[in-house]
Parts: sequence; C-alpha cells; structure tokens
Amino acid sequence: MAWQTFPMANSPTGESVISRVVRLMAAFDRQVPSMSLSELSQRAGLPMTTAHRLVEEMLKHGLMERDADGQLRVGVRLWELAARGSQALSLREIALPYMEDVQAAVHQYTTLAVLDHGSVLYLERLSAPDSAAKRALDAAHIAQRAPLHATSSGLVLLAYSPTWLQQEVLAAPLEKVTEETITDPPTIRRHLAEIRQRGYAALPGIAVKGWTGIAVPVFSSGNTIAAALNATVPSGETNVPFTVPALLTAAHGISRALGAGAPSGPRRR
Amino acid sequence: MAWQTFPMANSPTGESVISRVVRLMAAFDRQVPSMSLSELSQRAGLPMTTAHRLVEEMLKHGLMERDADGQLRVGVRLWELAARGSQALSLREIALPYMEDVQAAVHQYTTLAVLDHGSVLYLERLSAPDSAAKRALDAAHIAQRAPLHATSSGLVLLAYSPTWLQQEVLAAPLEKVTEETITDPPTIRRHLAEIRQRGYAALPGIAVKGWTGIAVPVFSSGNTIAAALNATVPSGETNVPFTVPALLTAAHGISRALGAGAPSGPRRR
DNA sequence: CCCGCTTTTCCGATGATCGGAAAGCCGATA
DNA sequence: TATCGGCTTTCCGATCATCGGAAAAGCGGG
Repeated sequence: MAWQTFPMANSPTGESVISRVVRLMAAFDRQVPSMSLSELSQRAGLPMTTAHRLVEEMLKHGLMERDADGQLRVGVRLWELAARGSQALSLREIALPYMEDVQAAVHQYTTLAVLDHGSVLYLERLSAPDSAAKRALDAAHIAQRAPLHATSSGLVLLAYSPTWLQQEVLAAPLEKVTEETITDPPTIRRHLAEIRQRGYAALPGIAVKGWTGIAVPVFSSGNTIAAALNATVPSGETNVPFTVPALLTAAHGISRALGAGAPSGPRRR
Repeated sequence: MAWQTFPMANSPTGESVISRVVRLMAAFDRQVPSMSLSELSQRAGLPMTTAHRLVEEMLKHGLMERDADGQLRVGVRLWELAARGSQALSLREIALPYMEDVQAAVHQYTTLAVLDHGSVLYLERLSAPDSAAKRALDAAHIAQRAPLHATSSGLVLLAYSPTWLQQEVLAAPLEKVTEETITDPPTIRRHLAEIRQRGYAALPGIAVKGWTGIAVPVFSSGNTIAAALNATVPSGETNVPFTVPALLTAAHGISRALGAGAPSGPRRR
C-alpha cells in the first residue's frame, strides 16, 4: 500500500527512474485527467527538468499523449499494455455478460471488484438507467479504490480471505466514511462470520448514506475468492431479498466460468 | 508505430530505462500472460541481471505481480493507473450503456474501437450469446490491435480522419488478412468516400472469412471522429439493413453524450 | 513592447544503472 | 544420497544515462 500515497517529495538522488515514472502517472486521476508539464512536475514532486525529460521519453513510447491543447494525458498505449496482460481484466471480460444479466433483472448499479493491496478496486460498473443514483454513487468508478471495511464488496472480499489478511486490515485504523460505517473490529468480525454463513453481504449506509450495498463472492479455481459482485439499492425498500438471488446466480455463473468447483484448480499455462 | 514491434535487441548501452520497462511489459500478451523471469528476460531481449533488477523494482510498485506459482504477470496497479487517466477509457465508460442497447437489439458481437498510432485498438467488446461466433471472432479482443484497412471499424475511422492520415496509411504496404481484404489504395479510397456518403461501412469478409463487419462513426466535440461502433454479423444473411439503424442510433447517442453537435467543442478543463 | 508564465535547451557532476561472473536454490534424475 | 541443469539472486567495478540548476526560447495578455 506504500505507493498509494505520494509520501516523500523528490529525493535529490537515490530514487529509481521507475518510481519517478509511477509518480508521474499517478499524478493523473479522474478529476484531473490532463495537465501542463509544469503542473505535472509539481504534482509529481519532480523538478521541471526531470519531468520534462521523462515525459518526453514517455511520449515517445505512447505512455503519455498530448491532446489538442498540448496538455499531457495518460496514453492509450499504457492501457493497452496493462489490459493485455492483467488477469483482473480477463476476469472482467468473463464476468461482463453475467453482470449484464443482473443488470437486466435488477435495474441498479452493478459492480465487479477485486481485493488489491488492502483495498477494493473496482474493475467494472454497469450503471442504473435512472440518474438519481448516478450522482449518489459516483464513488464506485472504474479503476477507483475504496476501503475494505466500508463497502459491501470489501466485506465480502474480506470474509473469504485468509485470516492473516483480515487481522492485518482490522488492525489498521478504520475510517468512518459515513455515519453508519462500522469501524469496530469485533463488530466487523461478527459481520464477516455472518457473511460467510449467509453467502452474501447487505449493509445499509456504510459507504453512501441512504444506499444499501449488496455483494456476493465470486470464486476461481481452487475455490479461492476472486472478486465480489455487487448491486447497490436504495435503503429502506424491500428489494434486498429480490436482488440477492440475482447476484448469487450470476456470481455462480462467473465462478463456474473461472473454473471454480474443482477441489484445486488446474495449473494455468 | 515504432514500439509496435520488438525491433532491436538490447543495445549494450544508450537505451533509456523507460524503453526497457516498456519492452518488459510488452513481453506479456493474451497468449502468454505470465512467465518466469528468465523467459521474460529472453522475450524482452534484456540480460537476466538487468531484467531481474527492473522487475524487482516494478514489483515494489505493483506494476508487476507474482502469482501463486511465482510466475510474473502484469500488475493490476498498472491497469489502475492507465484506466484512471486515459480519455479512451472514459469514452468506453460513456459508450457502454449504448453498446448494451445495440446488443439487446441485434444479438451480435458489438465492439468499440479507436484509431491509435495507425491501427485499430479495441476498447470494448460485448459478445454474442451464441458461441459459434465466439470462436470465429476472437481477433477483436479488448486491448487488441488490428490493421485499419482490414476491419470495418478501421475503414470508418479512416474515412473520417484527416487526409494526411489516410495518405500515410494507404502509402504503407497493406496486408491481406483474408482473401477478401482490400489492399488496393484506389479501391479503398472509393470505399472511404462511400462510407462518408452513406454514414456506415459494411464489408463482407475483409477481416474474418464468412463474417460481415458493420461499423458507424462516433463523434466527439468539434465533430471530430472519436471512435467506431461495430457489429459483426454472418455474411449472406439479410441482417445488414437491420443492424445499421441500431448502430447509427447508438452511435448518435454516444456522440451526443460526448458533446458532439456543437460547431467547435468547448475546451475541456 | 514588455512582462510573467511555461517550455525547452545546455551542460557538468555524479551516482544509478549495467551486466559479467559466480554463488544459491530447487527439483529432477541416477 | 549425489549429481546435474536450469532458474534466480547476490556481488561489484566501470561507465554512461540521469539529474537538475541556469539560462534561453516561446507565448499570450495587457
């Protein structure tokens, strides 16, 4: 999780090129997808000259691009490289049709997320047709992260993770995202047990006030947890019992497609 | 397009770290998503020691990962960085609901592609329920590239591109992907004109024998071409006239969502 | 025309990078 | 158990890419 933040400024020397490049790329996000060189150098904490040289090189390889205004953006080539190799993305590709099935049955936000480096990482999201939800649930964007303890997906992922990981997560300070966010480790443990027993999580308001996250586990070969499939519905309505079977069905389909069920998955490659 | 191939082997010195890193990442693809260090060093054309050092550093930043067997893969963190910033990906996100609409109407492979560095790059693909197509059309995978002249999407992208780009593409040698692939520049020019006039492309067998690609343009603000929306149907059937309006409707919706229509798009950011 | 801003070029010093050599490690084979 | 072969990791001296300050070159806007 070390690279999650921009900890130190530029060390005058003693830092690898790779970490500088990562800092440059991490300077971009959904809010600020393009910027000038000087802004980039500031946000990345690199001297102008260094930023200039590295950016120039990255442009040459398509890792960055200039848009019409000459502003810098992350290049498609980078996405191409990342998407071609990543297993998470092939998971997404397999899951997508099943997600559409869910979407067709329950007309709500549907997301697919994995556990990576101690947080929830959203791989895919299908949006509800109605736009009220659109505003409220803007948190769960694709390629966005969220804390494990404050999302239904996170709790499901945690519930089926090895004990050492659970302990590690619960030992760290837990942020209160909303009023309802559960931050008490023993209570969370109880919830995790309940999730494992029931096979799904349904928790009102822990991530977004007024909305209930419902999530179920997706397993891969070896029956290890691979992802969480989630739908988010307005709290208070009685659609939780309606949504859960839809998610379970889809999740089961995805798990089967991933080769779950076999006692220990076949070695890939 | 220089980075498209692995041209030269390792130059004993005089090559930037960035280009080495790109070579390492480019060594992975859909067929070989994970490999050992020694295999990686070979495929990337780097000395073992150098590969070892760089990989170690990349692992630290999450750009690569080790799977259960200790094999190396591309890390999700890389995808996260790429997806957060890339404009192409936000285009994908906007287009997805419309693609689902198309998918619901015509039950065929539906893809979204952009023109990048002289080739077609597929951003998204929704697969047809039937699995016959699945095998035949495995070419148009997500994050995969295809030549501009040998796909319906490519020809649409080319038709609405500036003339200098068309000339550049047509000047290069054009590969014959199938029997039907058109490789004669004047003929292609005629097709491009026809595409512009009709507003869509429908060409049988140029990419995959027995299948007809149908593609329409998607415009962004400033009415410049942003992407191509495509559906692929079995040749010979009479479903082309059925598919075209569905694609046009969806493409129009996406274009509107992207801010097309205004004479010159508002400056972003 | 001038001013403030961003971008680009220049260049000397320096330490990260390079990669050969060799040691470790591990599983397979005898 | 001993030997072998392949893969991985450590070590280390030479060197060259990298670093970043300084200054020049663009680029609007007033």
